[in-house]
Amino acid sequence: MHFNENKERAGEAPAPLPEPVLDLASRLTQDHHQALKLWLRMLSCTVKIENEIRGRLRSQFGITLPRFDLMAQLERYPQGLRMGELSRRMMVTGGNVTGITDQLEQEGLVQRVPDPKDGRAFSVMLTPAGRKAFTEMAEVHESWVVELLQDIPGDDKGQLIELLSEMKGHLYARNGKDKP
Amino acid sequence: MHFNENKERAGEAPAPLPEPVLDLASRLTQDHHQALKLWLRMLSCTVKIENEIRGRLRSQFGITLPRFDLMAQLERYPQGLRMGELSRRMMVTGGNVTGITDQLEQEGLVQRVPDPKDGRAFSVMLTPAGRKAFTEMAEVHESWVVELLQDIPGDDKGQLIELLSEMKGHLYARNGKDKP
DNA sequence: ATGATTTAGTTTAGGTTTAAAGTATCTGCT
DNA sequence: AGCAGATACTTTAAACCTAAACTAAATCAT
Repeated sequence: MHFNENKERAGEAPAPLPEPVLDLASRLTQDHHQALKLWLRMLSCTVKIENEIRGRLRSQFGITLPRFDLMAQLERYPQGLRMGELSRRMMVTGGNVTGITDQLEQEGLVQRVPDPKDGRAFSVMLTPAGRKAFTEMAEVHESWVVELLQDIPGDDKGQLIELLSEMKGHLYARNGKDKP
Repeated sequence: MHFNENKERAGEAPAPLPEPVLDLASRLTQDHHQALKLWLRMLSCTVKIENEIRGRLRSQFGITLPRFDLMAQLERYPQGLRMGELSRRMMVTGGNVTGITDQLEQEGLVQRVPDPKDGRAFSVMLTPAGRKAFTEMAEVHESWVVELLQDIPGDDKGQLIELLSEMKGHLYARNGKDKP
């Protein structure tokens, strides 16, 4: 009954009259299957694209996806982001960000700058070398995404954006600990 | 210019006449932004849901998401699945499946049964204990997914399923190494 | 001011994950 | 038969990732 994307409902109990409207139980079951199906379909698309991009980043630029992702977050903020901000935006734990930042810092692509106002915190920012490296990668990366999604008609892309934005809003409204 | 979901185009070069249709360059730029935006939006929804489910599986059942996922694949195939099949379905590397299967086998939830026809291969299947444990978890898991997506109108869910199926088809048609 | 609590970040232990190399078996070809 | 290549799976090294415990600094409430 689970993780099954290709199953149809089997014959139900016979109705006394021809009934175009499903009974409550059937509708619930259908809703459940619909939610699960949606989730699994989205997951498989996401993983597929992620794997493709991971491989290309590795083979073409020798960088990992999480490192690229961290740099991408930083690129928009020349003044830098705090570790906690990075963690929230990347949707990973703080410990994880510490590790990735360590690596990138060792490679000279980012730097930690102590916050003068707060002795515990610092801003992480791209170094000039990091910015240069990222800019070159980002353009190619974007073209990969465009390529991977090019078979989807523009209107459908637009619809998907809209529907996923709606989903995102609901997800964050529901248990809105960490904002988008 | 990258990973920026909230940016609009700035003023362009002045056109000689009022022009409702965008020029080629603008349309390209827009397409690029559209594809990237779609990808990032889908990624953030997926990660959000994944994190939520991972946490609940851990706190309520003391199981990890990949282990649950492997068991979910197996549940549909009482006769078992080969390692390669699992790898393909779960969209992870073979080595990864080896590790997760080792863990689950040690916990007595799955078993490796040698394939009599092929000395290299075996079928992995749920043990009775594994089946029992999974069945209990699966129902609750499904209800979580339903809950997380319950604010999305049924029609929108249907549309999303359709559009994501289309995307999945295109993704697999494009570089169709491993089928869905 | 001083102690309790919160906050920012790190560390640790354990599990996941990949890419690449390795082992054993099978298949096809001659 | 026997060998070349393909296939099924495992191992290895390095990176990622989480949850939980930890350190240090800031804030708050007396």
